[in-house]
Amino acid sequence: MKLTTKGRYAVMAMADLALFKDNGPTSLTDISLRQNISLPYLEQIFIKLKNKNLVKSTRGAKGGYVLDKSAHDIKISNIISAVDEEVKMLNCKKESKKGCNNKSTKCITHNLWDQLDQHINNFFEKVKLQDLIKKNSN
Amino acid sequence: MKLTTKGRYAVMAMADLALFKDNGPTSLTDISLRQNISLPYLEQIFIKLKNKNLVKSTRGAKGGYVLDKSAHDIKISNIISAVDEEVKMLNCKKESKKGCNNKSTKCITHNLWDQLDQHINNFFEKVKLQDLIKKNSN
DNA sequence: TTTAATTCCTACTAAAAAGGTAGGAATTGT
DNA sequence: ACAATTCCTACCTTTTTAGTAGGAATTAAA
Repeated sequence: MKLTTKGRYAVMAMADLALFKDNGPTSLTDISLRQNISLPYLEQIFIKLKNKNLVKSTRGAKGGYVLDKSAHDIKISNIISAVDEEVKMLNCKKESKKGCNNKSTKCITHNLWDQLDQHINNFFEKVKLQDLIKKNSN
Repeated sequence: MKLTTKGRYAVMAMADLALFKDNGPTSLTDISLRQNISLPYLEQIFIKLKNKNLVKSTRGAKGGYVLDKSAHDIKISNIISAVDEEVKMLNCKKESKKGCNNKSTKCITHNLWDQLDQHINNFFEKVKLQDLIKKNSN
């Protein structure tokens, strides 16, 4: 499964953005300090978030990033998949012609990983960015 | 989260063992050929499975491994945790005293990863080895 | 009693991924 | 003009993954 600090950092940074959205564009420097993430690493992450239209940028002094949609409309799965290729346990091929371990038609555990994948993706589909900042006080 | 080929291989090998349990001890050579996993790698995995009392070994010619319990009584979570330290997304500290990113008391996304962890662990708790070999024909 | 098949054990290693750093160009408010 | 920012490309260091190598100990069978 693809789910590393890059995905975690992306979710944290987006949550930070949502929390401070009333102050105009938020600079990565601010996020870096508040969330304790290296600035150049954040930059790479935000390029990807921008490419997927999750954030908008304004350059130059007083510039920064803002959410491109309401926090209600951003699913965690959107964020994760923007930065960490894919949430996927399975490295068996999807094609029905070829088998999983290039031997049998389908490896014994194929369905197991398939189901787990669905579980995880489901989880991330249901949670919105807004849910995170509401629950922050828990 | 800790879930790599080592965990996948372990589950596959245990399922293989369950499928062929009536033929006496199964050698790793057989499993290696059937499941397409390197033999020395399997050996390392089985040392761990044995330490956790999931399999029993008999040495020498005609030796091999057998399940130490019925396939009904072995949970996937048992297998995964035997070889892949732990299923855990969170690297925030559990201690309530210290914060997650050594700044705030708890990082914004703390609860999210905590819940995901529970989801995954739950999933692996519910599935038994026996379920895999029943569903193999799907 | 030799031999072949096996588990058991320790150490090493190659490749990939994770998690960055370095350096600078382009843009823009003050 | 200049300082703060995004944007961009390339590199790098560390850790983890996924093995390999080499052999010792054990045991069934010839």
